[in-house]
Amino acid sequence: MARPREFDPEEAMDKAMTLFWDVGYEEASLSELLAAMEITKGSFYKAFQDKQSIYLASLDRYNDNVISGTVAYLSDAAQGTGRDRILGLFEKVAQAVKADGDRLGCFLCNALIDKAAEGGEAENKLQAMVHRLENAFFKALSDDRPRDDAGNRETARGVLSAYFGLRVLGRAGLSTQMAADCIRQVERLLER
Amino acid sequence: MARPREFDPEEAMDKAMTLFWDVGYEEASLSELLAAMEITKGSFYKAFQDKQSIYLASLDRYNDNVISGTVAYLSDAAQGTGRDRILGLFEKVAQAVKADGDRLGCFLCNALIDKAAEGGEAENKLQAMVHRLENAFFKALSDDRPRDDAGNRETARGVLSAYFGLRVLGRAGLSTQMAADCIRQVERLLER
DNA sequence: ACGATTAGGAACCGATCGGTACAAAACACA
DNA sequence: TGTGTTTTGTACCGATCGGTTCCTAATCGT
Repeated sequence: MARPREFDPEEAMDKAMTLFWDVGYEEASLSELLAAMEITKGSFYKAFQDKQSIYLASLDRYNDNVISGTVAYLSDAAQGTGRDRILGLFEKVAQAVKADGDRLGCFLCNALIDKAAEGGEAENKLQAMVHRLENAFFKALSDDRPRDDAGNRETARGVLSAYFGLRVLGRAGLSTQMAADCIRQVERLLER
Repeated sequence: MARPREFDPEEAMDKAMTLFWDVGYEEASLSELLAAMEITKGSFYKAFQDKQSIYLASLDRYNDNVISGTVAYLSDAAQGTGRDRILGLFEKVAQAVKADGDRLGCFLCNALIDKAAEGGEAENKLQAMVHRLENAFFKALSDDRPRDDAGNRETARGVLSAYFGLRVLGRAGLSTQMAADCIRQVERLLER
């Protein structure tokens, strides 16, 4: 061993992820990245390969931390019925939109729109995350109504698109009332 | 008068709009813009002020052409009931996603995610477009059920978020089946 | 105490960014 | 056929882009 690094790579990655999350790939310049991560170029290129690969790593990190958390919440029976959990998630999203002045939204949703993803490795990662979310909704629905696979799959997809829709509207700065209305409509999807 | 211009400003604007639509503000470099518009720098800066203002003009153009078309379709009684028109719109979106290899999606939706919009004039334009869409859904619903303003407003917002959700999933490259499932869920929102 | 080894930081790289200046080219009008 | 006016293309601008080089600073094992 020799000189130890002066920064926490995990922390730095988190800062990088948040910046990509906030402004997307292109808009996050290397200098902004360095400022956010509080390291200099030397350390950056030593610890991470380049901008592209730290972006991919950020996607993985989001998958491992945020998406996994959401999936866990959706399948946590302690949170109530499947319906309760799904509505709870939407409630949390609405809260986040209301509280979060910066309107981060959902990294997955943002990255899907961000053209930087297209074609390469990123696209596969994103599609995998979309499927994880869809399946999490599906399983939550199946907990309540175990025998209706076809119906639950359909509903899961409807809920998924409502989820992304709410995220988009969040970036538009939707009102509390509008968020509440959107959630009421999700409730109707869960009815029957 | 003197030397006439050799390009059609309307056509050039259309090309610019399509590029912004496709890749967003930052990712559309000036040289890509010039290539797409098939003009050179001199003409560009003479005819349009700068990159920022042609972007704003692109948003206006999208509003005037595409959004207006959508709004007109949603309020065209010749297309059937309000329900028919809304489902028809979703059907068209699904078709576009299936056909369109480039997966343009919806400029409004993309721009909402694109951080370039934030804070300035663009944000107002985007919010105005969101409201136009919401109101168009609302009116279509009101044609079928004239007395339920509160319910229609709520449903309109749910449909709006489903619309954006479908657009996001479109960028993710959703399957025909998935699009069909999403639309079936919109049908359920329109029920009752 | 002393190499070996690694991190940190600054100088530097060519390329490209958005934007300007200006001269040559192409028209209208006289 | 000038002459004035506008468009067009090109050369150029400083700034910044992502990335590399390389020297110095710091800490290890011995």
